[in-house]
Amino acid sequence: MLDPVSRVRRFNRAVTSAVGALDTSFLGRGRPLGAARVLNAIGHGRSDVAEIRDYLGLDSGLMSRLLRSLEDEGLIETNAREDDARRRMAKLTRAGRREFAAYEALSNAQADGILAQHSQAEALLAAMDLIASALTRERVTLNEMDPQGAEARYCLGEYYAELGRRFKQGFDVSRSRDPDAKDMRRPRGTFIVAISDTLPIGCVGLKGTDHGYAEIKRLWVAPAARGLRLGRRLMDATEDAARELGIRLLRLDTNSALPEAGQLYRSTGWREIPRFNDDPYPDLFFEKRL
Amino acid sequence: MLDPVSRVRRFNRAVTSAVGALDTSFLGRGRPLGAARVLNAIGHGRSDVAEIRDYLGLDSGLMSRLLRSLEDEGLIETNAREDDARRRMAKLTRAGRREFAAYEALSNAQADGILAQHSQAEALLAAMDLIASALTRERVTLNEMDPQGAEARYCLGEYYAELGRRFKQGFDVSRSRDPDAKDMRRPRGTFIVAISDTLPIGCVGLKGTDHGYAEIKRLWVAPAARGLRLGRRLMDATEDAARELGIRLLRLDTNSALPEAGQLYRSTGWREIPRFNDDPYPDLFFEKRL
DNA sequence: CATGATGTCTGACTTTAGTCAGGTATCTCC
DNA sequence: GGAGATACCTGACTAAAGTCAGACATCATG
Repeated sequence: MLDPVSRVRRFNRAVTSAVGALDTSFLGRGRPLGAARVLNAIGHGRSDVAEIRDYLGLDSGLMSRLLRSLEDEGLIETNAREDDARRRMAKLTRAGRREFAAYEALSNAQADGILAQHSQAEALLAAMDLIASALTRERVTLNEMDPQGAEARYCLGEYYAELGRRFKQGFDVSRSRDPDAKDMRRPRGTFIVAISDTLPIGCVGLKGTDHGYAEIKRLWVAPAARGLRLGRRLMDATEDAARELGIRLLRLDTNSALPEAGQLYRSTGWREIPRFNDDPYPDLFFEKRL
Repeated sequence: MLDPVSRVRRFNRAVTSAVGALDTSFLGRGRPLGAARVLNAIGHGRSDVAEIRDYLGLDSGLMSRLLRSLEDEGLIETNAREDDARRRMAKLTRAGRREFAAYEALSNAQADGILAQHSQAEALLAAMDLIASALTRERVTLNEMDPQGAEARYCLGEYYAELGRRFKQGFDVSRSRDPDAKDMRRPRGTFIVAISDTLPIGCVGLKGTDHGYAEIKRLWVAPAARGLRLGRRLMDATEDAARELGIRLLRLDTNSALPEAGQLYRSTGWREIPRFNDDPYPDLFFEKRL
């Protein structure tokens, strides 16, 4: 009852029945699950028929029939794609949007129901984030994104909050050398966000300078995604981007209150060097030649 | 992407596909899922046909046919029950045990696969325990059990470990007034373990004394089960048991390093009283008249 | 513009899951 | 020992999901 595998299997049993309950509530709308799934895929923004078929793992004959049944119900309409008349696009009609909203309400109610039972919802959510990240690990994508976009701003907010918790003296961005967003856009640098199924779970910035090197800044991995070696993936991607931009020398600063970061740098070919800036927060400085 | 409901739904998507993958691997053994589920229920020790049917939510006709198909495969045999020849018992044949072991191996491999990907398996397991407890909350059973049985000993071990972490000076059972197991068995007292689908997640002892009162001891709730108001359920059950045993006065001691416990007692009718023993660990003492 | 590849659709089929109405043997209780 | 309840089984049925082959229009390419 206590070995790791039994604990995972207990977890499996628990979530299987919770997931089954959602399916049952979907059936309550009087439509087979297959059709409901297609409708929801379209509602969530997928419109290319082949893509939906692929996403849901359906045979093309079955897919075609499900689309027809949704069309007969007046919930969707399909059109040939303009650039390739063999392919079809599906979109919701007004009635379809209403029906999709009803499914969304069921999903939201189920999610709410789980949270409402629990007096420590934040702990429950953190556990769910952790598991979702672990299970979709291979589907985490690293994307170059605007350092001032919504995803980047979210990551940076979490990053600063965590520094505030971990530094004895707290952390105030305005006292740190806040890199100009321009320095983290191509061609001077870049900003990479790790996304797991819509949720940003990590980031890193590559900041161009005029001193013959570029700096790695703002490396952050969400607590829920720790243990997945995402930090290393982010660093690898940044180094690749730097090489691509013709950068030959990288530097970074960090703090000994973040031991896991220091360990990562040391184990991936970074060399400790003397202080190279006057930022008040860092006390460790590294360099790596590409 | 960041509101609680979206996070729950991201979690749902992640586990749905993981669960689906396990079903698919089960299908790889060339048997429909319905039959596989019945075989596994029997392998896990369920033998009464009506009980299995109930557990899996199957129609009696369907159940009968699934049993027949497993029998035709030579994996199970069924017999009338000795005390009631209408009812049937199913058990695995030698070939059935082999086949069951193969399914177990698939389940274990899936569980292992999830754990192996993660460099911080203990954090992942804790998150799974938390979620499994939250989802099966209404199925947590409170059972009077032997205070020296495996489940009780597990709970007490976790309890002592936690006190060790939370008391500044640590915790050494031998220095505390360790209640005699006899005092926590009927008719002098009792010991209650909360079980969630095989996993013990909380306990409490009622210890009889010869001083005109009984004591509540060893109230513990697993970290994974906090937020479910299990502490209160355990206390209610203990008070019920005490009343049943004719006990009119309850006392307990606790420590201000466990604020959530003190809060629970205060909010459920306990009154703070002066020290009534010389145990070195507690610094708070309560009493409740039933 | 002919050829082969691609994307979708249709018809014919199978498997799985599930429902429902009896039927039979057995049990409980008067 | 008979009446009614209970547990399981069987036959007949339906719905849903999925498979497969071939048809058809459209596209890319030489």
